[in-house]
Order: sequence, then structure tokens, then C-alpha cells
Amino acid sequence: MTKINDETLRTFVGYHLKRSFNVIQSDLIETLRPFDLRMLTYSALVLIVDNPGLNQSRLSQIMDIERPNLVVIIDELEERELITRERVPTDRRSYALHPTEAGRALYRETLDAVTQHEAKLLSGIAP
Amino acid sequence: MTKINDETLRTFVGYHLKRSFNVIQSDLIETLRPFDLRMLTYSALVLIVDNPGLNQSRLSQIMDIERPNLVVIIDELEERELITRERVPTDRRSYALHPTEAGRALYRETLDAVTQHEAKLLSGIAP
DNA sequence: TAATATTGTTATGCATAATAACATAAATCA
DNA sequence: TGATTTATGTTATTATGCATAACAATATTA
Repeated sequence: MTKINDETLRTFVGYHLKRSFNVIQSDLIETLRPFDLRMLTYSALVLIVDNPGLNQSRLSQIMDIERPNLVVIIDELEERELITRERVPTDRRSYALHPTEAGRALYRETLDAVTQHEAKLLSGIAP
Repeated sequence: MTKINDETLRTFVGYHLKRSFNVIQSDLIETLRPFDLRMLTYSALVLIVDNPGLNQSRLSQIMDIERPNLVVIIDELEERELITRERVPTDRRSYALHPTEAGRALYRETLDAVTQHEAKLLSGIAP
């Protein structure tokens, strides 16, 4: 098995960031699988629990994704009754997003799981 | 503009890695655009220039992608005559990948550009 | 020699991400 | 005030990244 030279790529910070993120991402996907959550639905749930009442426009901004891509995420969370969409009386264009009790419960469960898995993952590594 | 609370997500290393990577990735994409290269085609080109003669199997391993996904990347580099695929006499299943002179020239150009852009990007940041 | 493994490939699907276009509603301006 | 512009959420479409199954050709192993 010939040794590959990747010194050129290693001079780039982005290369290391990508490889590190890939490792964490794979672990996170597996951690979230039992809860039937993907990374984006999980991030959205966390942000809605921590910021009840925010609208999709603001949420897409903080999540750094385009508004159209957030729609299906919100659809899924709403259909699973983890959050609710409520018309805002003062601005009838937008919806206020609120977690349901089930949403808050799932938030707590997943937070424990994700925290533990990340701690385990990082315990064996020097940055 | 209400302030959003993302403290929960900020406790996760993966969250920071993803955000950092997104910043670098956007910059890198723009840097590579004039050369009509995407990140993956660029990585492949660099690795082939630095490791002339390697095969697709090894390349996919070092790039951390599945072999099927490498095929189209290699197809593109070959079609643009930046690399060549040569049958290996001692193992006729595999191809030895070599850069062409045009490939090496593009490698040098892009290396300069990428190095400069990353340096500029990181000059304003503390990790 | 027969069974197994490897290389490159095609086809396919899922997740992520970006853009255009639109209806509804709000804000601005003239 | 009415007309124009802007914002919100949505649909549709596209591109990209990444994973798996299945396959033909070739090598390796038993």
C-alpha cells in the first residue's frame, strides 16, 4: 500500500476543517438516527426551543440556509408535532414557531445524547 | 432585529467547525471559479500532480470519498486534458493517473491563488 | 482449477444548498 | 391617499456531495 503525499493540501486550513468536520458529522448522524432527526432538523428544533416565537426568515438567517430550504424542514417538524406554526397578528405574512411539549422533550433527550457522543469523540483527540 | 440565542448549538464543536468550514468553503469556491474547478476536482488534481501514477482506488481513499463518486471527477479532469488514464501493465484492472503539462500548469496557478486567498481570509481571524 | 477479492463503472437515491418565480401582506414614498 | 417597493413563506427546479447495490473485467487465494 503506497503512501500518498497530501502535504500540499495539508497546508490549507480548509482541508483540515473539512476532514475534522466529516468525522464529527458522521458521528452526529449516527447519534441522531435513533431519534429520526437529521442535522438540519435537529439544529432547527434546538433553535426553536431556545428561541420560541421566532419566524422562518430569522431562523433561516441564523441557520445560514436559504428560506426555501427551510420550508421542508419546518414542514417535517410540524407534521411530527414537535413544533407549531402560528400566524402573527401584527404581521400576517409570518409564522411564529413554537415547540410543543413533545418537541421540548425530544430536545432534552437529544441534547444529552449529542453532548455525550461529542464528548466521547473528542476525548481521544488533540485539535 | 431580534437577537437569536444559539448558545446551545455553540456548546458543540461540530457547530463551530461547520460554520468555519462554510466561510472557507465559500471563499475557496470563488477562488477556484476563474479556473473552472470545484473543490473536489481541485483536490483530485493536486493529489494527482503530487502523486503521479496512483490509481483511482487509492485516490478515493485519500480523498475520503466513495470510488463511484470519483469516476465523474476523473472523467472531467481527463476530458479537459489535465490528466491522463493509462492502463497498468502489471494490473490491467486499474489506471495510472498522470497529470499532463496543462494539468501541472493549472496546479501551479491555482496553488498560488488558493494560498493567497486563504492567507487573506485567515489574516483577520483568531482560531 | 474454483472461489474470492479488487478495480473501475453505471445506476440510483438521499441530503444539502442555490435560484427563480409567485401570492400575500406590510412598509414606503410621492 | 394610492402606487410602488419590500418582506415572508411557498413551489418548482437545479446542482452538488455522498452513499449503496450491482456488474464486467481482472487478480489473487484456496
